[in-house]
Parts: sequence; C-alpha cells; structure tokens
Amino acid sequence: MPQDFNFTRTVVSHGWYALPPFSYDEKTGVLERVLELQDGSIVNCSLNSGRRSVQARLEVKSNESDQTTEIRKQLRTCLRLDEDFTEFHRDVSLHKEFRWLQGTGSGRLLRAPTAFEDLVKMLCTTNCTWALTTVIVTNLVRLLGRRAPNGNSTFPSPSAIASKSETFLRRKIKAGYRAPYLLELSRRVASGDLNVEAWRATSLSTADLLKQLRAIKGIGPYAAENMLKLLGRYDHLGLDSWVRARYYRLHHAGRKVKDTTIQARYNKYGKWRGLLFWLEMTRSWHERG
DNA sequence: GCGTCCAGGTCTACC
DNA sequence: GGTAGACCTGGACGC
Repeated sequence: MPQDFNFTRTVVSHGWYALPPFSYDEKTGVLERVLELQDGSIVNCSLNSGRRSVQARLEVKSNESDQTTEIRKQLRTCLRLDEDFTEFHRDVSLHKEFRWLQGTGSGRLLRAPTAFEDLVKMLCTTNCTWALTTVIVTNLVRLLGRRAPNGNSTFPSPSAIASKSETFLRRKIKAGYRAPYLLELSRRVASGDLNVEAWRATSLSTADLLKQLRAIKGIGPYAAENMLKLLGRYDHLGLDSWVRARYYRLHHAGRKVKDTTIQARYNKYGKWRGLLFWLEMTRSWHERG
C-alpha cells in the first residue's frame, strides 16, 4: 500500500462511489462493489480503511487463490494503487497555495474496473442532473447487469448493452437522447472495433487520446477531459456548470468569467492542472475524510 | 394535479 | 471558427 494513499479521500474523490455497482456507507466507511471475474463468477467485495486511515482492508468471500488474485487486481485498479503519485506530491509541495494538500493522501480518483464502465458513466453525466445520472446507471445495472448471490448486480458488459434496442435504452433505461450514443459505443466495443481498455496503458500523447475520446458520439469536451483524468492524464480541466459555479464563488465572488480565464489560472501547474483544479473545487469533500 | 419553463452537455446545420 | 436550435428528463414554479 503506497504511503501517500488515503482510502476515504480516494473513495469520495468524486461521485462514482454513489453509483452502482459501487455503494458507500459514510458512517461505517465501508465501500461495497460487485465484481465480475474472468471465469464468469460474481463476487461482492467490502472495503474499509481499517484502524489506520492509510490502509484498506479487503473482505472477500472467496477461497480460490486465482479469484483472490483477480479480485485484488481489480480493486487496486479502482483505487489507483498502482499509480505513482510521488511526483505529484513533490510538485504540489512547490506551490504554497496547495500546502493544505500535503500529507492528506489526496490525488487518486476512484474509477471502475474497466474503462468501458467509466466511459458509459461519463456519458450518463452529460446534460442532466446527478439524480438523472443515478437513475440511468441504476437502470443499466439492474436491468442489464448479472445478479450476484446477495441480489446486487454487476455493471453490464458491452455486449449486454449492445444487444438491446435504442427504444429499450431510451424508455426502460431512461437514457433519452443519449440512447443511440450508448448503443453505438457498446456495439463498437463489443465488436472489437474500439478497444477502450487499451487507453489505460497507452503510450499515445494526451492530445491524441483526447482526439480519440472526442471521436466517440456523445463525448464532448467536458466528458472527454474528465475521462482523461480516469485514464491518468491530468492536464485538462474538464469544465462543467458545477465546477464553473464553484470556481466563480471561490475566485471571483460569484462573478462569471470566461473559460480561458479559468484555464489561464491553472496553466502554471503543468500536467497536474486538471487534478489540482478538481481538488481545489472539492476541497470541502477532502477535508471531511 | 397540471402545464410551463429552465438547467444540464453535445451534435448538427448554418453563417 | 463561432452560434443557434434540438435533444430528453427532472425539478421548480405558478395556477
């Protein structure tokens, strides 16, 4: 476990913890997650921070060593435990306005076991309230995921979504006008035409990766730039109405400014600007962890 | 309870 | 390259 890892801050780093197949109990500090393994088995995992806040404990009911290895791998992926943040914390220490971050273990953003799940969820956050995002993702998991013994379900596979009609996605999943985008993305991934999982380890430049993301129907600047953060690239801000409003309050007494003004303020932070921007906008979340 | 309006990103057509 | 309108839903609001 990296010394600069903080379980709670990673879990509540953004809204993913509240979307199934994740669930989080703030009182007990337990993060639940349903995982599907390569052999087709489905397991329910419980994670908590243990006695020391920098350690996570896995409670997995599986006796198969192969399964345990795969479960650990998937959970490490979600918590970004294999991502090195040494350089980030060293660079941040050079900026006095971010001294409050020192020693907090902030920086890791929770993600799904697969890039496909992250991408679908990102698509489901576009042009709607968080309440509607929750409805769409919950419907996807409930109606198209595979059921675990405890009644919870996995996130649906690309082929499970691709096998449904646009009308089903529109009406039953409540994806609305996003339905054709969701269907096209799932079909391309299921057919092998688009390998989004490769993006997590690609040597492509961030600019080229951004181009590929933007080529997906329904993924605009906001969704693509925030997806980049879940791929380990932090040099874009990923502006939406919520962070803009937050920024206006924090730095301009609520007065609106141009996006270029916001971007100019964070340019000096180089490749970490997107992550520092997000951490600053959500500082109150981190301080409760 | 019903109707209207608005917010929320992205796409497409148009200038 | 910039802009306007459409897309769909939930919530707020007025009646």
